This record gives sequence, structure tokens and C-alpha cells, in this order.
Amino acid sequence: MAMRPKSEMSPPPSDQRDAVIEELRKGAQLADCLRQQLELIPELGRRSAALANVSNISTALVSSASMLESNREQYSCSSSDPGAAAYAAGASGSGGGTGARNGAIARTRKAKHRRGTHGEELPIREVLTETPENDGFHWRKYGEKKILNAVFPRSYYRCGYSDEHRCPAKKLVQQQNNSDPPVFMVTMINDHTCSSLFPADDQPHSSSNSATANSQVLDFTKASPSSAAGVWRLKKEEDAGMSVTVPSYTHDELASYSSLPLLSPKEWEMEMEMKSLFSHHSGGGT
DNA sequence: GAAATTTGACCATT
DNA sequence: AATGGTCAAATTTC
Repeated sequence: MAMRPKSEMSPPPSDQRDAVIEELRKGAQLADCLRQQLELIPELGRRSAALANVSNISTALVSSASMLESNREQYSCSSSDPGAAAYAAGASGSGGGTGARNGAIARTRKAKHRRGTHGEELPIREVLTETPENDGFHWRKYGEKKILNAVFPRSYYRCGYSDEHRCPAKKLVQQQNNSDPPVFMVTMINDHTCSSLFPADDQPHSSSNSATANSQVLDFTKASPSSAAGVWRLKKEEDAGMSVTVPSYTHDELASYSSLPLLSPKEWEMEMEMKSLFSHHSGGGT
């Protein structure tokens, strides 16, 4: 909803932008180191909560770097530098080489012109990320399509509450390459309206705890067992004997282990409010 | 049994 | 006509 005057912002010089990207990448690497250190925490509760937080930090950093790279792609596209665009789109050439590069560029351009049923321009946001599943929303897959000149199929998700709350948010996820970890192009279409509905009215049929009532949970732990991008990383790191970026604990478990878990800022505020309310009454029920 | 995913068919757009 | 996006029945998983 909030229309940021992004288009009015002049791009930083590319040197500076590259430096920022570099710093963000370093931050992500450091977060990874930190994660390894956190593995050593003996207490399961603290460890898993800390791991989850580090994972979020890492995701935020990688996403930010990707966004900057996307911007670079836009600017360099307009100034005729397809090489940079291909780089920004994650086309590292590892995917089989059957014209994936061209596909990535063409697709990116096309996504900018996506339209709704009435021909109106839809709000589109494209992000390159290694963790397409880790955006805190509940998505439901409704299709998958092999895309021309693309090595990997594109997956189509809609908000898990698109029915209940008429939330128009959709998300297209397409793996860009086969690197380790793989990079995914995530195209977000429309904003979530469901998230603004949750604080107002609890879902009547939901179980009584607030974490499930608010749907912005990382429930990709139970996502598709075969091809959903969300599980890719889990499976892979499991194979490698590593511990997991997004641990396979449920949101509730994490929430009970620690008070610092996977809440969106909005949820976090609510939780805090709830807690202060309860501490006001502190044991004085009715 | 319910819920989520898969997958081929169908539809709209270019 | 080709391609991308969505639907919906079948299948799978919990």
C-alpha cells in the first residue's frame, strides 16, 4: 500500500552500490559463521531460537543485496548492459546453458508489465533470494509451469488465506541456477491484505494460541515433500549433515522455547502488548 | 479424512 | 500459434 517514492530516488553510484552489496554479503557470511557457533549452545530451546533469528538476519541481508542487484539490473538494462542484467538475474551459466540467460532477461522485463483482470497494473516486486520460503507468510501452491528457455520450472503460489480473507497476494518462484545454495527469483504480486486483518479479529476456528491465530508463520516446514522450494534447503543440508537454516520446529515450539521467535514486527508488538496486559493482571484472573 | 501438492487441461494474452 | 497463468481432479502426506 505504502507507495514509496522509490522511482524518485536517484541510484547510488554503482561503485557505492557494489560496496553495499559486498557488505551485505559479508554480513550474511558472518551470520553463517555465527550460526555455526550457535550450534554449540547445549540448550535446545535457546539454540533453536537463536538459530531462527540468525536465519532471519541472514535472509534479510541476502534479500537486501538481491534487491540492490535488481536495481542495478534495471539501471543497467536501460543503459544497455545485458551482462550485468544476466548477473543480477542469477544466470551463472551453470544451469545447462540452453539459453537460460536470454530467458532470464526477457522474463524480468515482462514481469514489470503484469496486469490484473481489468488491465490495471499490478504491484510487482522481484527479489532474488536463496530462501524463497522464508518470508513469513503462509503460501499455497496452485501451479507449476515449465517456462520457455528456463532450466527450472516456475512455481505459482497464492496466499494461504486468499479464500478466507480474499487476500490477493501471489508469489512466483523460479530457481535461477544450480549453485550452492541455489538462487531463486521470487516475484511478489499484490500486497497481503490478510496481515492487516489478523490483528482486528481472531479467527474463530483457530486453536487458542496467538501464534497460530496469526498466520504469518513459517510453516514451510510442512511444505511439499518433493519439489517445493521451501524444502530444498532443508533436505540438502540434512544430506550434508549440517544443521538447518530454518529448523524444523514448529512456530509454536519455538515460541515456547523462547520469547524471541519468528514474529513479524506487527506480531511482535501484539505479543508485547499481550504480555504487558497479562503482567498488569499478574495472577489476578477476574 | 483433511489438507496440501502435483499435473495436465484449459483459457487469456501477446 | 505460442506462451504464461490458473483451474481442478488425482494423488500424496500427515
